Amino acid sequence: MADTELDERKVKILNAIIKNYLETGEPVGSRTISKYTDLNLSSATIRNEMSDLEDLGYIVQPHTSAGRIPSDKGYRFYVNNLIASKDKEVSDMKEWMIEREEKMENLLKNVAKVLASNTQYATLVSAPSVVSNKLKFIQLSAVDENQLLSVVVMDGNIVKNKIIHIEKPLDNETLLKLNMLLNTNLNGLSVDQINLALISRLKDQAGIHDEIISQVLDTVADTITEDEDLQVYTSGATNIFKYPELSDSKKASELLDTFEEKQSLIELLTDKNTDEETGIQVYIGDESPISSMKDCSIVTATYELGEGVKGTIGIVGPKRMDYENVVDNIKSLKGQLDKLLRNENKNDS
Amino acid sequence: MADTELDERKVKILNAIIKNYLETGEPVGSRTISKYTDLNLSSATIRNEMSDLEDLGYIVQPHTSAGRIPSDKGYRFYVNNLIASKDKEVSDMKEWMIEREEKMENLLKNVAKVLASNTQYATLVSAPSVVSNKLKFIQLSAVDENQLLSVVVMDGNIVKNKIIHIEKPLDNETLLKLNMLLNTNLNGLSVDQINLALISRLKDQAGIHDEIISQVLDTVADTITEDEDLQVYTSGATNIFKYPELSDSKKASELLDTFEEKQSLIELLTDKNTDEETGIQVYIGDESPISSMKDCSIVTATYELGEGVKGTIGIVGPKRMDYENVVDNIKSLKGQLDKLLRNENKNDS
DNA sequence: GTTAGCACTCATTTAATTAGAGTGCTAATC
DNA sequence: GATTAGCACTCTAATTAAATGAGTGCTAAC
Repeated sequence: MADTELDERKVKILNAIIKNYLETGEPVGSRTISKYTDLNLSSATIRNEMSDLEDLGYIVQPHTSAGRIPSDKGYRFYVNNLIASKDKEVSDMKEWMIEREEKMENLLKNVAKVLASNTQYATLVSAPSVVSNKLKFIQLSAVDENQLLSVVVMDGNIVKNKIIHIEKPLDNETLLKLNMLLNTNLNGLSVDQINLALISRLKDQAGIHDEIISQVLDTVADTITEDEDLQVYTSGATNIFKYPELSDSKKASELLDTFEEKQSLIELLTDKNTDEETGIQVYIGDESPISSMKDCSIVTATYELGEGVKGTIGIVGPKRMDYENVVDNIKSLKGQLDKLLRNENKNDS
Repeated sequence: MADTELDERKVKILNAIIKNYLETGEPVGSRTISKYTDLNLSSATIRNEMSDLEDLGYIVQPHTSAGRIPSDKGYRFYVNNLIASKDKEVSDMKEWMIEREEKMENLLKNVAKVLASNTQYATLVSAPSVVSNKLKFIQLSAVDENQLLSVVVMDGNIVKNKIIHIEKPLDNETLLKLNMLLNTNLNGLSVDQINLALISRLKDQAGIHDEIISQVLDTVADTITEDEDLQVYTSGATNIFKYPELSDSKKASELLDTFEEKQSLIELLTDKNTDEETGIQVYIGDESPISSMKDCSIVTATYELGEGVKGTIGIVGPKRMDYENVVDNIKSLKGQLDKLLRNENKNDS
């Protein structure tokens, strides 16, 4: 519908205004556009068109007799065009300095860091959520008389430990039996396949050691909750000071709090109306699900580790961010990450 | 020496100036002091004394004909007095809402949070360093054909995992033998007791599987480096915006960067000229080992988990922080933490 | 040694002025 | 009918000037 609303000339002018504003951060006036574009129109004509664009809600005046700046609707129009056009041409992927790291944690921290330093915005990366992940291996071992160590390995080599306190020492044989029981019954199952029926069957078979089974399953449960809730890595939060419109102390403080309290960033990552085709989602201003980011734009992309296990990378910056560069960067990073993680996974299993 | 430098009246005036400045954050003038103290001196007399104090370097004027503010030397004098006097009276411990948490990580995060919200400054808490910790238990298990999982448990129930890739599957017997070898030789040793001689003896005995031994020892090494280098939890970094003298965007940005890059905070925690008696260390302004904190004061305390395993809690705020309250808070928190962790440790072993 | 008194300094606040960018509208032009 | 030149008008931001006031340093008197 936006197509019928704007004729070609208006589109050109609108794009010119936005591009110019992205560069300068200053309201842009009619005279600037008159020179900036190849339309060869006088400033007066541009003024008329701008007046129309304002009526249509694509641009606004910060105050009477200032230039115009894009409204959220204007940005939205620009971004939609941008993503559409980028779909056609195969954007030449930037090569990233991502090296396979020992631990995924370090890898992801590094991704956040590199992205932040490349874009000069704040970034966040969420660890792949393991909701539909499968159990690969369980091991119970006696650390000492009163303590068992339960180790759970999930697909993708996510390892979780838990120390279990016990009243009486377990003899080796029982331990072996419990290990057997756990592994034969649980290995290969995804977390949501472990239902009450299965649990009670296990406990039955464990006899007096049913309490231990409970605790092991707690460890498994931990793997979900903890990973899903908390694993968000951020970097470059202080980049927001580079953009005056975000760096007044009240706004900045709220924003930085959000980054510190990573918990709340989850909102961004669970939102599932991501563009199916590109896997990229752009929130502009009020579109953001997080209120402290009402003056920001956010670009996120979902990467896949396979089997429905997904994580997200995102950047947060001012509304006048360099969408083109950011989308490019994030798209290519997503690609690299997809590839890297799948390989890693393949090597591992 | 400071004792002979200042007579009693000067001390009273200096303390009055500092106290007043801590409260208001404004330069304090002679007239204020004349009323504020019970010395019954006219402002003119105070002026003379202040002039002396300035000559001696305890206070400075931000500009001609403004009131005085404490210099670093002035703060230092004040703080020294404060800590000395506090040593005598048993400060009544505040009760904290610290609950035993499943994981030490969560506990420490929580400590940082509570302290930040109590003091309204930025806080950091380092996990206990395990340098002199002992190995308690090692377990190698086969996850699948090409992967071993090595689990290392240290004293204090710090658990580390590592996935080890192997070329050929190991049979059960070999695995058992390796486990035996590792546990009999290493259990009970502290990390610095594992020297080259021991390592090569182990490798000898492992025969063709010496590579696996190496990797297990890597895991052990990880436990040190990673824990020592990285485990710092912070909270309330944005509190610095509450203090105008820190919140101009350049300073704030540097400071927040330091908090984000937790790595660099280590400096604060390894510095070992902590007051032996109280375990509390105060850095004022330039005394700070971290350059981005030249305009801050820092109060740290070391807590002990026993056996020389130490961690640190600290707060970072403006130079005109409420030292009294902070020292009190941190002292009591340190106490609680000491107690809590020792109990926990006792329960566990 | 203490104090009253006064001249002087300098940051902060307020007000007034100016300069400049940009618009909207009208009338002329293509 | 679309485009443009021209001009009056508006509003911000920058500049300047003046007023305010807190606080000092010094001197002379107590």
